[in-house]
Amino acid sequence: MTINERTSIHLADLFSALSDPTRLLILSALLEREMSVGEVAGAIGMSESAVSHQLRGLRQMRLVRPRKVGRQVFYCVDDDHVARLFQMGLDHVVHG
Amino acid sequence: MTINERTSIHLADLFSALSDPTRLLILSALLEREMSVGEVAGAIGMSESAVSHQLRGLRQMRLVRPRKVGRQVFYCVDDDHVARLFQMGLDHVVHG
DNA sequence: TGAATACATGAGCAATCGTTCATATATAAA
DNA sequence: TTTATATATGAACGATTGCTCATGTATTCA
Repeated sequence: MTINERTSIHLADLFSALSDPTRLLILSALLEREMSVGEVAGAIGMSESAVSHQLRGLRQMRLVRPRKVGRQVFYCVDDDHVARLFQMGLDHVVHG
Repeated sequence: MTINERTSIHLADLFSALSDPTRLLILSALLEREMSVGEVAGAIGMSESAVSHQLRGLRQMRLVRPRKVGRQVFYCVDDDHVARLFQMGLDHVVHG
């Protein structure tokens, strides 16, 4: 169970991806269905720029995957583990 | 699966607790066994002050629980869900 | 009582974060 | 080609974070 410093950093990176309300709202929306950047922005009530910035980070961590169609970019969740972490955290928050 | 703003904030708070290498090292040590503040500091190679500051946050989130014995304070992990989130994240980091 | 030990805490500071605003790029439509 | 649309990105700013250092508090021991 003991972890070394390097592992602690990687683990912190993983949880950091889930440590912001906006990113969680984005992931929540994308767990429902694939969405364009604009759709996500509309769904969660944030500016397209803010969403795009956050999607960039999620993309770089390979938590979401882009699919370009014309001038739109559709994103979907690209990580089952993260989806399960999300759900597990949510269970903890809504129940005991 | 869609969550509201309030839920996203609570969920972010939960994951934020796990989003720092020092806190993860502390939790990792305390998952092994109950330890005093000084023992934790020695185990992870951080100052007692830094550890005490972080333990305060973990304590306020009820993720660890203190037990005072004389002038020492022993801490242990107080949240099964968090222990499972920790393990699940670790699996993700160590394996695929 | 007085000194030492274990921990907690406040102030301060550098670093990081998340947003907005302005602008760039790419594609589609006219 | 020109204009409009969808997204990306850089700069800048305020807010937050995590540490160190100094100090406070509680407990033990002499």
